[in-house]
Amino acid sequence: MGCGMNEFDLKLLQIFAEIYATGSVSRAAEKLELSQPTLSVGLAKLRTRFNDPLFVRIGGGMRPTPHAEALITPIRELLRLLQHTLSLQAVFDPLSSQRVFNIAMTDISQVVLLPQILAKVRAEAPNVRIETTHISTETAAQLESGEVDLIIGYMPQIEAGFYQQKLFDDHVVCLLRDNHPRIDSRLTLKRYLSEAHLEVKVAGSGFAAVIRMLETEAPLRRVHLRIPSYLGIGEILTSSDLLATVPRLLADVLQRRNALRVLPMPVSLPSFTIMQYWHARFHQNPACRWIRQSVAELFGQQPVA
DNA sequence: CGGATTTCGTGGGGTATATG
DNA sequence: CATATACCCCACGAAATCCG
Repeated sequence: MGCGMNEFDLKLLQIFAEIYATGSVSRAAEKLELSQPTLSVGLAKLRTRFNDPLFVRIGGGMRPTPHAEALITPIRELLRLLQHTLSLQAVFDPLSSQRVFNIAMTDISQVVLLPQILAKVRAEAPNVRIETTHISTETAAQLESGEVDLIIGYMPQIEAGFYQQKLFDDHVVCLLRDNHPRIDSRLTLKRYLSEAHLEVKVAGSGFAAVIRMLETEAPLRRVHLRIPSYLGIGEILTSSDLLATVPRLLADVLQRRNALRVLPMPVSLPSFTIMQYWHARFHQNPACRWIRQSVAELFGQQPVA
């Protein structure tokens, strides 16, 4: 292969931008999901093509040379433009697409929403794949970069610059075992407070705000078990007398599979709205529009039965 | 003779390892 | 410890070869 510019590999531009961003060949490799030597070789090619070392080791990191500094802005422009152009031209065909959609959601949504999303996607787009990630502090940045296509959840703290669409309202209920020794179909505040509670503490969830409100409404609640995930609470509740305060949607699903009872809360708490969020950059992207449309059709407005 | 299949060369990417 | 090099493997495209 010759050295003409007409044979320039676009991937090298990504490598350049990522090394610049991370200041490290190894970390850039991780980000691009390539091996470190691959980036090292890529960097070597860039060096010969541009006739400049581009990055030099200073202390712990790879610092850009003046020439690299001059290149980074136009290269970023190019990548951005390229990505934008390609996404605009792409027509999304569900039947043939092999796209991977990355959706950020809570573990609650994984239990109550994901199965329906998966079923619909499998039916309409057999080769499309779904990956989910947990909502974290990085999720907003991932939404902007395109690593995550969609967030589904309750995130009142999300900043401006993101599109959002309401899906449905939900509220908290009390979940406890069937045949609870002290509670039948009625739950008074006094009873609620006198029982031991299970609390799930999920960082970064908007639902945490509702739980904090509960703390002001029912400050004397005794939390005997605190766990970081909703994953096993069905088992725990059926084998204990603990009370859990959870979204109604989750309660319904768990009740179907376990000997559990759902009771209305003895104090009134605000309902919350499950939304989907996406970034302006992907507002027009046909593939993203399709997945958003699918989610909206499944969960829009109507509470899920 | 033409289309299909095999072979061969090239390049990208990986692992192991040297090197600074 | 992070980057660079050596070496190997695999995928892909083009040329060569094989049949109906």
